[in-house]
Amino acid sequence: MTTAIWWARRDLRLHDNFALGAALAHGDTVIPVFVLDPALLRANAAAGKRLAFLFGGLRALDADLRARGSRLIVRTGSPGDELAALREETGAGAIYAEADPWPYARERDAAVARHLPLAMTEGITVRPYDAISKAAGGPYTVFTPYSRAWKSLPLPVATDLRPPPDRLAAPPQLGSAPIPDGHVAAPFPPGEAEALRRLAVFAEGRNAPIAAYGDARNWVDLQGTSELSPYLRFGMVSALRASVAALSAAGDTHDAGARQSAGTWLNELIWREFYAAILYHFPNVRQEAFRANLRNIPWQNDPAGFAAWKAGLTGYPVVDAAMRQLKATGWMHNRARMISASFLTKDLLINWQEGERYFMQSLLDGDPASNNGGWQWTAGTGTDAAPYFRVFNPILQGLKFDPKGDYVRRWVPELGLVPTKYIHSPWEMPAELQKQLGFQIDSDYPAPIVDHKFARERVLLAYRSSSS
DNA sequence: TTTTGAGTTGTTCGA
DNA sequence: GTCGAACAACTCAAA
Repeated sequence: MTTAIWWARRDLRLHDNFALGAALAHGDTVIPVFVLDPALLRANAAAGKRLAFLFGGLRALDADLRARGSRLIVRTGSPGDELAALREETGAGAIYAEADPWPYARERDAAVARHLPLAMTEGITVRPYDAISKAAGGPYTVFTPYSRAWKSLPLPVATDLRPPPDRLAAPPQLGSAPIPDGHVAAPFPPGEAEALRRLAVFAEGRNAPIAAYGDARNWVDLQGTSELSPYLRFGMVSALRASVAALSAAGDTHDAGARQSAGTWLNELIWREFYAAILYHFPNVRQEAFRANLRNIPWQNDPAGFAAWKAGLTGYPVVDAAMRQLKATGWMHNRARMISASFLTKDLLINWQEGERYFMQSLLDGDPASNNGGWQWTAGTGTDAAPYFRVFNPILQGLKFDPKGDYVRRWVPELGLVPTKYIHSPWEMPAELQKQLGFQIDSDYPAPIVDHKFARERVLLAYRSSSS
């Protein structure tokens, strides 16, 4: 009788799990394990919401396994030591895990593999990180040709494992640490069942939201996006299943708009894979701008501005709504991410790396590859970056994508009584009107901490003079 | 090797 | 109010 270990990390699901599948193919019995790595817990101590989401996901996975007569073995310690001990205890002949592009994970896995029979599989992304190369060789650094190559390959076969109970082992003598507690943000209940439910609601059926995604995704006051990012982050739904859902939504309709919408959502999934591949091939993006000629931008040292940005007190309502949504829920609408990131880098001229770090602390879906890619894109320092003169105007963005001010009023309640005409520029309210409403700019809500017109000139000059 | 076309998400200005 | 051009030049990918 052979035994294999399934080492779960950020693939907390039973469907389409390539590591679990490989373990089942190797062993008569498979032992599911998650290792709580104190080094990682320490490094993420400030990211309490995401840790709580992870712990909730572990509890959900454990419950799903128990429903199949098994359970999740949880160990606390360095992964190398804990897996070695578990191998001793079980006589397992192999360990399987899904490969992660993050440099920390790659080093950790390489170290484990030096002493233990660890085999890596794909699965976190649909395409393995080095699977897509230019015709002349080497990784793509521009999204569009990458996405064309991505789409030209056949999809791997989905492997809904739902392993039969007798194949998953749970020897009662195996010790397991308790899963830590944590307060999970209400809008995002963790777990595979919830992830699959959300995917079905978003992408399945005639009038599913995916059919309107192309436009609806831009409005911050609507629920036009899938809100699946935390689930994709921890693999509670597989990227493969999401991609299949997008492709079948596109194929199931003759409505050109609906088809295009589904294609747009698929592109978002491919962006995730693109940035995973970028981090894999260019790990230096963690420390510096991808573009060498934009590594000398004269960023401002502005602790007060940074604090105001984090607190949602910049005086620009849509930026403040975004930052407060993040703080309250651990999630932020995609367009709001662009608006708030543009404000930090372009209006406050604060280094994108500071924003990247704060987002990593705050986001349930915080992922080293996507977060870095998004910030470098906004800052204009990344692969395939926005041209540097593309500076978001926080007033215009508010008017366009939150025209009635619903998003602002929801997250910035002190602006609740401000008329829609002034909701994105409350400092322009006549004194008379302010008095009438019992609202005073600067005391009830800050005046803009920086003038956008001035800031725009400043950042254009800074980029122009520092690029070479 | 050289050439060619293209590149997520915007804003402002002037006609 | 609407519309198109300018914003800047560079790099990438493929023929």
